[in-house]
Amino acid sequence: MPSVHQGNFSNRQTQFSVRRQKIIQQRKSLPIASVEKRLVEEVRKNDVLIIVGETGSGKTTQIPQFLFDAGFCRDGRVIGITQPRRVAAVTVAKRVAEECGVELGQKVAYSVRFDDATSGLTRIKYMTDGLLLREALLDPYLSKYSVIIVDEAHERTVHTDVLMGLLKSVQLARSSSVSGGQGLNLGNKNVNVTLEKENDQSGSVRKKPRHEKFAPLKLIIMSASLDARAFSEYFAGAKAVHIQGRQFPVDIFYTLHAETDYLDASLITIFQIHLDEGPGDILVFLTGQEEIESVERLINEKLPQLPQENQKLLVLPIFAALPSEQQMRVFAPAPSGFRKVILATNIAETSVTIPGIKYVIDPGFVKARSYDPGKGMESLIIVPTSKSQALQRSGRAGREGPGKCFRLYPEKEFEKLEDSTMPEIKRCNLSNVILQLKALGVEDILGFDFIEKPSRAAIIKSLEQLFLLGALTDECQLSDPVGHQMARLPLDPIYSRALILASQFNCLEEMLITVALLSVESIFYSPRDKLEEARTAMKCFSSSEGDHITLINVYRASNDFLEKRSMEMSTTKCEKVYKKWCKENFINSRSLRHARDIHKQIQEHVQQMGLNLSSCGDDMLQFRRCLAASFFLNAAVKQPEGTYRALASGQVVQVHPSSVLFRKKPDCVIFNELVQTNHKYVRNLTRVDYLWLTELAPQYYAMQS
DNA sequence: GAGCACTGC
Repeated sequence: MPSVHQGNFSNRQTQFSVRRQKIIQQRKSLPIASVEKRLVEEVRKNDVLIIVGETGSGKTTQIPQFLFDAGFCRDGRVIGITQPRRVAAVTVAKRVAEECGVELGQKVAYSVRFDDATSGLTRIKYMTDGLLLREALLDPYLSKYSVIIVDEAHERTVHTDVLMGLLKSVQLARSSSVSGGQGLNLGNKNVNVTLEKENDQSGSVRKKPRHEKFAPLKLIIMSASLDARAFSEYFAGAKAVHIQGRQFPVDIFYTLHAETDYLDASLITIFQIHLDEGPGDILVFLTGQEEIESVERLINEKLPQLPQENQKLLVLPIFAALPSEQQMRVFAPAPSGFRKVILATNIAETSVTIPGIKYVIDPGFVKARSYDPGKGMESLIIVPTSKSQALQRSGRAGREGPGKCFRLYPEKEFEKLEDSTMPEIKRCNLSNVILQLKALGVEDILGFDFIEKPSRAAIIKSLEQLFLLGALTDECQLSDPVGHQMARLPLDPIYSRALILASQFNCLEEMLITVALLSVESIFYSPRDKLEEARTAMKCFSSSEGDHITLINVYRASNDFLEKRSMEMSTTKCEKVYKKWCKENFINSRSLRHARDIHKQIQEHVQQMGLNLSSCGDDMLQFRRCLAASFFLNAAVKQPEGTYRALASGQVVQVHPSSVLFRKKPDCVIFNELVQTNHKYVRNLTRVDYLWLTELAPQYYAMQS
């Protein structure tokens, strides 16, 4: 027996060292390896450094290791690297831990929502940018970090933008704490007092001696876009360095004339590539599920008309709402002799990297979300991509070898495109951002130093909404305790408010389930070809009162199912039958699991806050009254012709076809979402009594009448 | 009669 162990052990040892050798080789061959010394020198010299690193430069994995080796983690300090996406934070941390030859969670670790792998030993910490923003609420000086690296800054997500504003002032505060000791200067005014106020709020965790000296904070902004000007200007002319990438050349082709029907043009291009070009898979960028499903159908209709030997084409869709088992199919290699055609939304632009792509077809459009603060309405409309987006898409053809990209528009049209996509902060509801900034001590939101300032109207609208929700006082201060409680919850402010109200209405249990489910993508999945079956499955959960109670019914049914099964079988088996249950009921198990995670996290928060976790039992009237009290800003009344009028903005809207109230059409409803696609739709509704609104939100409805 | 993509101590 011992000899067997011995054999296995040495074998594993050999494999291990072979792998280490390979990793060391790979690290050395990265373009960035040759500039290690210079980079470290630049970080020492500059408090803010912009690093423009092309795809494949290795900046994300290597720079933190360079800085660690150069002593930036002395005295237990931490290098923080933020990513816009969870998967990136997790996978990069795993890779770097392996490169360092350490166990993940020790020197190298990641922290993302619901999953913190860090320990006291962690020195290189990968995390999502949203998580670092949350950390700042507890530790406004981010005192444990010596360096913070904001990666993928060119994506300009709301979190990245807010984080850069915050880091700018934290850096200033920390460097002046060394020289003279000022407070954290956020916004226009010096809000020295804020920290003390905050400390009073949150108890001992945040207590920090006022006169504590901080080491200066180094900031590194990493971007893949070639234009670093905006970042450099924002950080007072900060130095920008450029690191070469390792990307294979991609030939770009344009059409001679503008296409009238880009779906048809995509179809023709797919077949042209398939018949005329060498081996390699095709990636087509479409705008949504509907387009993807229709192109999929068209390809499969045309395929039998081709000669037998040309029929080996495998069509694979991928979009976010697709159940993950089906998403996984795009990663599997095609059967021998087959070519894969992947029909994807934007998900394939940055979020997932599909191996084997040699050809990209880019019709040049994207479905983009924008927000109209005046109407309180989101729109989801198809718009042309930006130049940088087109570049990103074509780059997907050059990951493993030289590739080709077919842009389905003339070259002169490319020149007319916007350089980059409008930053998200200029096209989203700002209520959450503003609540967070307020909690961080920013008094003057209009004067806050955003890298790109949202419109004044958008800021004022959100301040107004926060005031109506009771989060802000007449003086525009965070209210106590409601405003502080709301800022602590990682939810939309309107949902946080609903939870606080629900504890007074004795239906917090129901509201907790509701807001968890409202916070995730729809849990209902209905593929076009099984629409009827999906509707039948949903019927057994649906409530005639509306979507909120329907959602609660699904959640409770899945809970009952899980509880019963978990007693009978192992965790893995249970997982399997749970997925089967979801599939049979046309429920997206990924969304439901996500809602379950949120439910658990928020439950812990509200318990810590001492809210009353009670249930209204079967008294759904009480729950609906609470919905009315919570979502009074989103009420609509039926008009004679069967459409609805949203009371806050006066807009004429329709009930979304996914709602259980689609046919019912009660006189008065509250809703959670107002979206314009082909029509203006309200989603997630519940029937309420109009009189409840005037009774429960007189401050608002008295003004209206 | 219909759902781009991310994310949160």
